[in-house]
Amino acid sequence: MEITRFAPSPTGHLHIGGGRTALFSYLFAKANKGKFLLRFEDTDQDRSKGEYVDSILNSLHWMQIKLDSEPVYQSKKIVKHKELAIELYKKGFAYACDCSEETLTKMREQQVAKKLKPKYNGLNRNKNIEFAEGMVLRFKFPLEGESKFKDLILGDIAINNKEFDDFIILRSDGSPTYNFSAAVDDMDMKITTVIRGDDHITNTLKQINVLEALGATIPRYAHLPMVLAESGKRLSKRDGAEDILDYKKKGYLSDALINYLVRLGWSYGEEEIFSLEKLQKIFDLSDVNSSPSKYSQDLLNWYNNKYLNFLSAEELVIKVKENSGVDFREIDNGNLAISLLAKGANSLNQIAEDSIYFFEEPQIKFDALNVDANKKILFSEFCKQLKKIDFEKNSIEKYIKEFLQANNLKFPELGKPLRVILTGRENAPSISELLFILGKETSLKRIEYTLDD
RNA sequence: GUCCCCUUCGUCUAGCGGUUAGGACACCGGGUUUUCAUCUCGGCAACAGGGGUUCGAUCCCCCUAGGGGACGCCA
Repeated sequence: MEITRFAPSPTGHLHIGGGRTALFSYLFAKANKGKFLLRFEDTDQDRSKGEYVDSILNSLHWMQIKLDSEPVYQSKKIVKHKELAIELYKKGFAYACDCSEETLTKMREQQVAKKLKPKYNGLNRNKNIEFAEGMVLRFKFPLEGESKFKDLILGDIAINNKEFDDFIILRSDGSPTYNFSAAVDDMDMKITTVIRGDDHITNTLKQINVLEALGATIPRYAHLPMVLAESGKRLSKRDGAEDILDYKKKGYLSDALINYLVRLGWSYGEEEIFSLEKLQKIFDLSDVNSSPSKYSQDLLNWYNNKYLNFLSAEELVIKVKENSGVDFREIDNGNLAISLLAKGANSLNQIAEDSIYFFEEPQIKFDALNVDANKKILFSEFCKQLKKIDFEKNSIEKYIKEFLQANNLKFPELGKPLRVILTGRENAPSISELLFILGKETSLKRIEYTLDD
């Protein structure tokens, strides 16, 4: 059975890139009827925070990503990992090193000056220093040959072992380092496929060597190409990509975000719309693109608009209320109003923002209309006749049409000012729809307010 | 600097040796009872460059260029 995992470090909120990684990992597990696990890599005592653990959990929950067992906290396994590191040392896969920070810094500076890749030069590798508290343990990385693996997305990847150094697996304070702990935990959790960003490729090679020293089976690996900001640079808030929960706050639907995110790198023929349910059946790593992609706010908005319109009026009412407090149940024809607004909206928030004129009188005076004063009589006439008609959609449309003809007017001459009178703004849904939803009484009230001196 | 990954319309992508290189977003234009709305129809627009391999390269190989990433007692 496939077992995947998402392994964030709780040093910040779940970012859109991390969300995508989690999603891909989750979908791969589900499509293979496997399990998806979560592991917090919280061994950095200074930077890891409980609030971020909660925030990440909330983000995953909102994204409808369910865990198949309780999250694993790496910090709780520090002692065990330390023991294992010492075991590797005893078996000769690691050695003790007492180089000071100054020594290491100087070493690096010299290497950089010589335009070499900065790395530990193996000074203590063959000194057989006996390990004592306060020393670090370094992994004896193979000196010759190359390390390689077959990536599920990128294909064969091989790097000469000379490119690696004897990285530290146990710090001088006795705590294990990332590359060691991650490898051990993947082994312990029986992870079959590791899915993560391609910035981990070199880590993968290190971890594979650790796993081999440990005598563990090597999982398969899939490295996802990065998501870049719209600018093409590394993703950052500045470029519009934010934390997952910010999208929730701004009124994005998780289904829309999921659909958008999954299409960042993954595709399925020419289909664009996928339900989570379907993704859980058809997702496959072989359909993941090997090149990096850029975040696109436009595309996300398009998806959100789509999903907004997949919802029923009742569902929209509930979601808008939850999200911004605006309650369409308070107004007449609330369901019609919210559906109308959803047609052109990119978010729940936008629906709420655009809805003001359904809740409050725009109170537009004729002078503010920027229309010839002599047109006023025309509006009076329009208003007078409007009173008499049956307030049904068809009859409203018919009446407007006839009124325009009778007075030899073009639609904008009546429509533009009328839209402002009715809504207080120039961009709003169609006039007849508005009149109908607002109702005869309210519509007339607004027009009369405008005409009244 | 060294090493690794990547390169099809502006963007997300389809393509897996022979296609008028397809779709979607964005954009532009037309239509709709003439909104910077909706809906609808249509249009613009790409194989980074150079070498090979091959009867034939978007597709396979190499080089160059460009972009991204990794080089911590962070994860």
